[in-house]
Amino acid sequence: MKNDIAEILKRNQLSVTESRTKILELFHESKSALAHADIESKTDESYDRVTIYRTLQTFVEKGIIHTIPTADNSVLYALCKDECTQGKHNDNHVHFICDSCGTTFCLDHISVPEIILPKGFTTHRTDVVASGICKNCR
Amino acid sequence: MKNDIAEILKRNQLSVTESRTKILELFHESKSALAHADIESKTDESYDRVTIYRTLQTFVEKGIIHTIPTADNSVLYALCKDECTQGKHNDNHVHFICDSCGTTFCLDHISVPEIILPKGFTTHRTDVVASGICKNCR
DNA sequence: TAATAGTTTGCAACTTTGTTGCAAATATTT
DNA sequence: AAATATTTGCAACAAAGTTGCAAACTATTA
Repeated sequence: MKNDIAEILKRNQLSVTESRTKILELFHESKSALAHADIESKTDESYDRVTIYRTLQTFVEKGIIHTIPTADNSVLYALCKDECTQGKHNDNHVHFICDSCGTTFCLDHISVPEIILPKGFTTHRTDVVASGICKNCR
Repeated sequence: MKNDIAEILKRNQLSVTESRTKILELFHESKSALAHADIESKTDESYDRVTIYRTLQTFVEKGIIHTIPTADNSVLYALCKDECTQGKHNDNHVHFICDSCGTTFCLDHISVPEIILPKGFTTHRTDVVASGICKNCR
C-alpha cells in the first residue's frame, strides 16, 4: 500500500516525502471528501499548515485530487479518477453533501448530465452538487 | 423603483435602511452575481465591511438572494426568484461562470435536470455550475 | 410629531484562512 | 557519499469573516 502511494507520487514527478505520502494515504482510506481542517486533525497536527496547503495545491495541479464546490463555500478535496492528469481534470460525476453529518461523497457512477446552454456559451467544466440526507443519516 | 425596493424589505420584515436599500438596488441593477468585494466597490466603500456581511446574510436568510457555489470557492450572491421565501430556497436554475471575464450568470430558463441518486439518499437542493466562455467573451 | 422602543450600524478587537520569502532539512541524482 | 534539487517549517503578513457593544437610525405609539 505504502508502495502504491509512492508509485503515484513518482508517476507525477513528485519527491516522495513523509507528508505527501501520509496525506495521499488519507485520501485513499477516506470514503468521503476532506477539508484542509480534516487533514490537519487526522495527521495530529504533525505538519505545518503551510505544508498542507502546498501539498493540496500540488495534488490538484497534478490531477491527483480535485476540489468540490460547496454551497457554503468551504473548500473540499477528493481523489480524482484515473483519467485525470496534470492540467486536465475529468471528474464529471455528481457530488453529494449531507446536511446532517456534513460528509461529502463522490457519486462516481452517477455522471453529470449534459446541460444545453444558450447560444454563445461554451463549457469546459460542469459541477453538480446535490445536498440532502445521506444513506447513513436517514 | 426605490419604492419597490422598500416594499421588498418591508415584506420581509426588515427595516428600510440606506445600506439595505442601496445593496438590494445593486442586485436588481446587476445582470450578474456579486461578490462581497463587488458590493464594497460599487458602493464606494460607504458602508462598513461588517454591515455588508450582515446584510448579505440577512438577505440569504430571508430568501431574497442566494449563494452560488463556485469551483474556486469564492462566495457569490444573486437575486432569488419570486418563489423563494425564508428558509426555503428554490433556485433550481443553472449557474454559469465565465473563465475569461469572471462574470457569473444565473441562467434562469435552464433548469436543473433531475439527478437519480443511489438508494438511501434524499435531496433538498441541487446546484449546477457550468464554467467556460460566455457569450460576451468568445 | 415627539417620545419611546426596537433595530441596525460602525468601530475595535479578534479569529480563521490563506500566502510569501527564506533558511534548514530532506529527497534525488551522479 | 557528495552535489544538486526539492520540500518543509517558521515567521511575518494579508485577506476574509465574526463578535460585542455603544451610538445612530427606523418604526411605533400616544
